[in-house]
Amino acid sequence: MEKKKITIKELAKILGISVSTVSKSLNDSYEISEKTKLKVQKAAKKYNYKPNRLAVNLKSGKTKNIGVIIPNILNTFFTRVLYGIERIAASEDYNIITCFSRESYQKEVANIELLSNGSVDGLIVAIAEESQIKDDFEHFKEAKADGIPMVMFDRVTDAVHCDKVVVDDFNNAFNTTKHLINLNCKRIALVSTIDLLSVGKLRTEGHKKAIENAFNKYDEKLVIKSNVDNVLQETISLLNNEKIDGIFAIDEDASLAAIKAVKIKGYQIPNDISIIGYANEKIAENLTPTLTTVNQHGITIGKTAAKLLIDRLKNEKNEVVTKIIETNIDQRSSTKKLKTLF
Amino acid sequence: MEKKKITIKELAKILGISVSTVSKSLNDSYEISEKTKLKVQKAAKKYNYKPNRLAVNLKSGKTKNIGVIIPNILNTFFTRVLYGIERIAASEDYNIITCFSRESYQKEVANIELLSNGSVDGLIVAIAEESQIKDDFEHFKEAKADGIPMVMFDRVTDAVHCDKVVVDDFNNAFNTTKHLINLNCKRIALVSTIDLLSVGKLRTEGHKKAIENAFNKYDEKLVIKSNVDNVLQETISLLNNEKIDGIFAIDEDASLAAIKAVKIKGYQIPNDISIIGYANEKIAENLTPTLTTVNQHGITIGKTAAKLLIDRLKNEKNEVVTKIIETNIDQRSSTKKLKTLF
DNA sequence: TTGAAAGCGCTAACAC
DNA sequence: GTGTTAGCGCTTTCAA
Repeated sequence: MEKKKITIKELAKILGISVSTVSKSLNDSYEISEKTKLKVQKAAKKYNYKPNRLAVNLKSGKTKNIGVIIPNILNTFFTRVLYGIERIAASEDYNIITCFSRESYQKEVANIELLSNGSVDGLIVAIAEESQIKDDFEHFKEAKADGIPMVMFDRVTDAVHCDKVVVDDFNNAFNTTKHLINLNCKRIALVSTIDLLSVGKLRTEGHKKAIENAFNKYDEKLVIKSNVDNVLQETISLLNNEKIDGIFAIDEDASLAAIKAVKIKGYQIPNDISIIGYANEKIAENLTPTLTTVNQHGITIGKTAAKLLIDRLKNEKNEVVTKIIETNIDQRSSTKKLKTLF
Repeated sequence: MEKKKITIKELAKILGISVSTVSKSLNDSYEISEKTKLKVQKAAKKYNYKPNRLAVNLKSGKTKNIGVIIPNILNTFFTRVLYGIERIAASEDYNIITCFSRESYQKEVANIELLSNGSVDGLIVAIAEESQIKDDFEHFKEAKADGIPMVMFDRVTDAVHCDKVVVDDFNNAFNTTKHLINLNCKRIALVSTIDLLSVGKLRTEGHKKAIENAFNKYDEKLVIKSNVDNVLQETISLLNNEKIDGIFAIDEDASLAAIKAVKIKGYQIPNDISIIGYANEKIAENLTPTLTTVNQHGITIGKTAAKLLIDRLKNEKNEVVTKIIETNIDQRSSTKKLKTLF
């Protein structure tokens, strides 16, 4: 039942020829006669020979593995990115080794440590929340210094000099808020549970600029910087205190909370309040009403990151690039042009 | 900038001592004097030495990697399982190498092929839909024959003799339907988009038995075996033709379609029709009304599978086990006890 | 307490 | 066309 794995050496002994002949035959070398090749390949099949990847890798100095470090696999955005990465990786015969930092600085350091021990040829990373808060990216720099190519996506930092794939969060948020303004919204709230992340800050800034551009003033009272546990309550409070006709929720939890809060207060979406949020399609399409969202194109981000990395693995190019992925607004039923009095 | 990775040999040369002394010092061997150890360890830190994992693995014959093959990472059930696996793996210092079969037989064979080349110490797998349809599991048997420990979860087969982690789909479905019956539902439909999967068949059978037990007859007309693209339309048709007061939707797509169909037909949930479905929490809680679901405990399944595998990796035990994970019904607003005329 | 050398499984330069 | 051998980076036995 438990056939042991057979090695080239054993195969050679069985066939009464040398290891190198076996190796070359298996690799279809031009040096070997067709007859021998055939004999060897037949035997290999018979004994179910498979080259030991570890040995091949050690020899070649390559692993054909890509390390991916993701803050939270339960977040569908990241799973979509992962999906994209895998599509490209698989097509180029790379395996992916996935680690989850669970937003922890410690875990992230450990992950990097582990993967840079020669387990992978390169790294694709989104920075953990805690690392962003601590503003500590030394572990990434070390990995880079060790000569491990790295591409960062979504959660990136200027502190590390490497390829990056990002969304233009500032401008997207700017445009999204402008979209709401064009719908004739006058009092637009922003709801966030990710203000500790760079992307959260950027989106908030973009929103701010759009508001200032349009109305020449920016009311901090309409901006909720909260967390998963409190966001619903805080949004309800806002609705209690202020007249609102538009909400821009800049992450999934904020979006879900915003909808709930508006319903609880008995307002109509989109007749009283238009909402644009962030959420994956399956959720957005099954909410009532369906939610107009900013589509982040996670799969595209993943594919782009993987391409970038594999490209770098293949060619020794030097210029570092930052790719910006375009987003767009997926129009659904939570937004509507308000009648304006003129 | 690009420090090359330093090896034991180089370290030895720098220090003017032998490789073996360096190796032993690094591994804190009792054979080496404290003084030398200290010297070596200091130098190792200075030159940022890290053992080459490939070499260590080749030497030890272990990889400390667990291979995971998942049919579809975009399915939240599987991402939850993956999360559970990673939690345990990380705590035991195992890396996970994740492959996606994307429900394809071909891809699954390739994945197995790849991973059983010595990349991993063991495998955790859920079978691809296509393989289940083809009823072809030879690739798993080969991997087993190669001596690679394997645990299957959720999508399993009797054809392969290995550890398994499953949910008792038959009995759960039986109990779920009974739950609907206890709510006084008399005409209960079943909606499925996974009839090609073993789990789908089991759930359908469990449902059938519950219906037969209660009513002494089973109406095939109330059973929709469809696919993602057509399920909504077929459910609407059913609602057009039959009087229904309960729906058991045995997968996420079916659940979403069932709710939509009922709403489109203008029936009230749960007043006219009670629905129990399968969906992850985030979705279930944000539907209108919130959806009563069968909770599959994906994370627990993942954790259990990982524990089983690591256990087997550590101890050379022989008996194969099948762990059954208990499910439960998460009560939400899509079900309600109907008033009964008596 | 330290070092030389073999060997994990494989490839490839170089001999024959 | 085939074989010998060195070596990838590491651990470990055995000798010094």
